[in-house]
Amino acid sequence: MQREYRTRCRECIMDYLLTHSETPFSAAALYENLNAQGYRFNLTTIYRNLERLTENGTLLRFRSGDSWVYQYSGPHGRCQEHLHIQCGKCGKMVHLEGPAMEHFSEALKQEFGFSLECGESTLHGLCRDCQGKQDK
Amino acid sequence: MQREYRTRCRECIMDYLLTHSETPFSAAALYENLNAQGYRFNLTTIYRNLERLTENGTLLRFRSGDSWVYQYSGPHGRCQEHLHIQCGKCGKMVHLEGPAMEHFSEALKQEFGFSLECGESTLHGLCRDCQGKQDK
DNA sequence: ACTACATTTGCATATCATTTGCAAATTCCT
DNA sequence: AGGAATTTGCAAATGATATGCAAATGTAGT
Repeated sequence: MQREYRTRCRECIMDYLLTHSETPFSAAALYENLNAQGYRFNLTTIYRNLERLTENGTLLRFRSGDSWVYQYSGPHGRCQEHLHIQCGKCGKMVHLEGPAMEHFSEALKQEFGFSLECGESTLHGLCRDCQGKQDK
Repeated sequence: MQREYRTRCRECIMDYLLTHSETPFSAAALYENLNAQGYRFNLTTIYRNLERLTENGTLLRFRSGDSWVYQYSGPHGRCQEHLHIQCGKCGKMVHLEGPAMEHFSEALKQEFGFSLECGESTLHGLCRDCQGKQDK
């Protein structure tokens, strides 16, 4: 068995994913967004659904400071196959794809013996826009 | 002013760092190690000292699952300047240095506009030894 | 539409890593 | 030794996330 039920909460979450596409978000942020739309789901429920979506590959999940951040991985979880880098200032996340990245992955293997797990690894840095800015 | 006092606890931690060199460890692990040696420091104190050492660059700190992991960065914090990759199975950490890495960092900048912050970014993967192994 | 049952939800409460407030202890300087 | 500045230990607070369980909801078969 082990069916999957189509519930109000799940519909809302899918809706959110489709409209916010590949922008990363936290459980709390999703909770508040739905809340602002008038949906009173319990945070626990949000967590349980995010967990399920992460397990089935719909979402990508990584650490940011001391909480998890989720990101829609597209219908076929394509985000498992490349690295991401996130801006420490504005939070923008960029998908690292292309020959330079292939080359990097190859070098890791050849030189250091490591096979990279992209889904587990997120780089941090400063994006072009934020590099000039002063404040912390 | 803002002096620094040489306390028993701090001596023990430095001792630990010097003997365990660049192996990553958690606050709890350090606590237990010292405890096993007969030192009854409070976990809070351990945390406070790890925080201080992280701030002054002696330690490197990154997330592993839902806790922080620390690593001695050498007397002059040299680990801030290159990436690390950690094996998801055995925990081994490798320092990624050399031309291939320089090249990668350059590519990030040129192609994606990101300046990498190595201290904040740890990659994950499987090391050569663990790639063959079965179990989880 | 109605039932029978599996899956989800909400709520209260637990857990776990880390932090904070504050008084007592330790360290440094003279 | 004496006194000020810094650290420590302890208890309790936090904040993110997880769990147990009864009530609510979804689904398939009638």
